[in-house]
Amino acid sequence: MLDPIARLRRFNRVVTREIGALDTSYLGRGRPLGVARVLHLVKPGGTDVAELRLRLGLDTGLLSRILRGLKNEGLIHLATDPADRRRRIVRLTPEGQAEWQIYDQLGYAKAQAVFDRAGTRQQALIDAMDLIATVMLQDQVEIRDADPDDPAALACVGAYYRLLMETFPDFTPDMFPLPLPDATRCRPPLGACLVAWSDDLPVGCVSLRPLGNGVAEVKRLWVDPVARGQGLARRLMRSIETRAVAQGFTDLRLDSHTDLAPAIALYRNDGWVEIAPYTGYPANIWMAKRLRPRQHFSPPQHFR
Amino acid sequence: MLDPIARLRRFNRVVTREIGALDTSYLGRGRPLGVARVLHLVKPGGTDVAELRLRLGLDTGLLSRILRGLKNEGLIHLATDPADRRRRIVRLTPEGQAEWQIYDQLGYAKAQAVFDRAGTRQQALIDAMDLIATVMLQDQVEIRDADPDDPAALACVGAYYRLLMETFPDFTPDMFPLPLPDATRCRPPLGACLVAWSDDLPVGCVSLRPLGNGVAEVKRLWVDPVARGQGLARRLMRSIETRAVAQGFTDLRLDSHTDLAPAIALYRNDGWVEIAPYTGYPANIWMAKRLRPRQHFSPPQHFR
DNA sequence: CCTAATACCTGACCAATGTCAGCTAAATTA
DNA sequence: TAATTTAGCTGACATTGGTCAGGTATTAGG
Repeated sequence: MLDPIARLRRFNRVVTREIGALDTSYLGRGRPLGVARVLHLVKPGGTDVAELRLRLGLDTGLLSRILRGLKNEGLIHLATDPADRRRRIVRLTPEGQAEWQIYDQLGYAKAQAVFDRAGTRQQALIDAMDLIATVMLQDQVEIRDADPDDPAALACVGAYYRLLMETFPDFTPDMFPLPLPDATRCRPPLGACLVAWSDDLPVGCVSLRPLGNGVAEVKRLWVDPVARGQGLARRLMRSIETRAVAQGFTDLRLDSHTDLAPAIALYRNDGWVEIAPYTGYPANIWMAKRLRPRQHFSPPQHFR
Repeated sequence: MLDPIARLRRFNRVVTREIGALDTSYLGRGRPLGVARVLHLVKPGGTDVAELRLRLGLDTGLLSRILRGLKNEGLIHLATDPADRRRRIVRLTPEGQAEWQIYDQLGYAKAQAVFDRAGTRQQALIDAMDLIATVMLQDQVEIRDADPDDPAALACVGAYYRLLMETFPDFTPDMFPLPLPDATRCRPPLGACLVAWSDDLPVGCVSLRPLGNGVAEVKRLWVDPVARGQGLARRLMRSIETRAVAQGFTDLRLDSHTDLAPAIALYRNDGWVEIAPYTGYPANIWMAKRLRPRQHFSPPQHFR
């Protein structure tokens, strides 16, 4: 049992059993598992049928049948999507919401039991789970706009500040107020705030803040340790640059610290050049990048 | 998504999908998944039916049916266990072995693909998987006798030596020869070697070595980091003490180092007392425990 | 020796799941 | 406008996995 593959298989076996047990907690409500899972996947605002099918990997026929059953039970109702009237949106009725709550609590209790067993190693267990899930989802990380005051964005920024405080012992919590005092400037149309998502876990962020005169500043680039080594920082930088172009900026700035070597290397590699100081302590390196407006070229036909 | 429970659920969702994909790699050989899993769980030396049932959590009837099917396909044959003729042992026929190999390779390839995606974080991924599997199996850790030259025992001892070298920088690899020079003395009837198993991962060990005159020495107590915090070290110590009593020893000794504080605390707590040095460098603390022969008491009837 | 428990087999049954061809309605494209 | 594609529904069917009552052979306990 020294072989990694054998260990993955052990993980496999154990987790299949255990996760199965977590799932079967949904039983005992007189409904088969598949039905319960579908019901529990309907979001408060309603979910469209295609999304359910995608997330559960079900055949149209099967899902249709399940939905019909739930409808007959009076737990959901189906409405056509006004935007595309072929599509249908599933919504919970009040009775459906009550059932949903019950399933939610059942799952919660089971999950709690798993953590209880971990004893002192809860944090380690959570980290391990995040790592595995993130590795398995790594080609599905999505970068989306976020409000600077959104909990996910704040969680990222908070983690970033914690990282800074670990790296630079003379940084103190009061240097990092949350919520952000510059939230308004980091929100469109003035600036931007992007968050990278792995499923529903935020694993990275970056913000853009106007300095005036067509110049903007890139701030708070952060990638969760569980998501490192996948080029996510680069993706975030590219995204924020594209966004800056779209918002009409012509030049970018950033300040950083030479102790953060991998970040500096990334910037240089991406065309940033060192410039004279434009901020003070604690930064010790300042960089800039000239943006080129998007070129409207028409690719030859065979490029599609 | 800051909530641990939500993160467990994410893990859940992702792993179910991914592990499902790993499993379904067993399909495509014209056999349902359950059947393939059973076939692949049969060990080269043969596996008894009860073990299959236990590991897959199947009903007797279902497993029986599956085995009948495999037998009709000519992949296995069933023999009665000579030790207990109610039990039956499943063995692969040559054709069965060929099929087994194919499944093994399919699984191997899929597993390899998972690790490939992990890139530089393979070791972290393996550690995370071990941790999760071990937490989930924590009340199922079994302590069994092992031969000191068995690969599992050597793996544990090797990990123990690595731990020592990390803790004490002046220790060098040549101080720890493998295989063990004292293997014979650590093997019954002279001594003992115990290994703790979590499923098929060895997660701890301890050895017993005779010193003569009814005295034995406890050596190489080690618990894998993924299995710490569950009282496994104590279980190993208790097991080795029971074993020492059974083998007729009346006194135990051990040498250790005060830098290994938790271990020393454990020994003290378990009735070990400090004694005068009986070995030299690198030890700096020596302890002993007087064993009380097993008491043959008959519990009152209602104790069952 | 008799009784109880254990290990496994057998056949019957059922619910859940998956698959498929064919259908309607709406949207998209040419 | 007609043809094609997309989203979803329906009914029929097969397979799978799971359960159960009842059976045999063997072992364990008193």
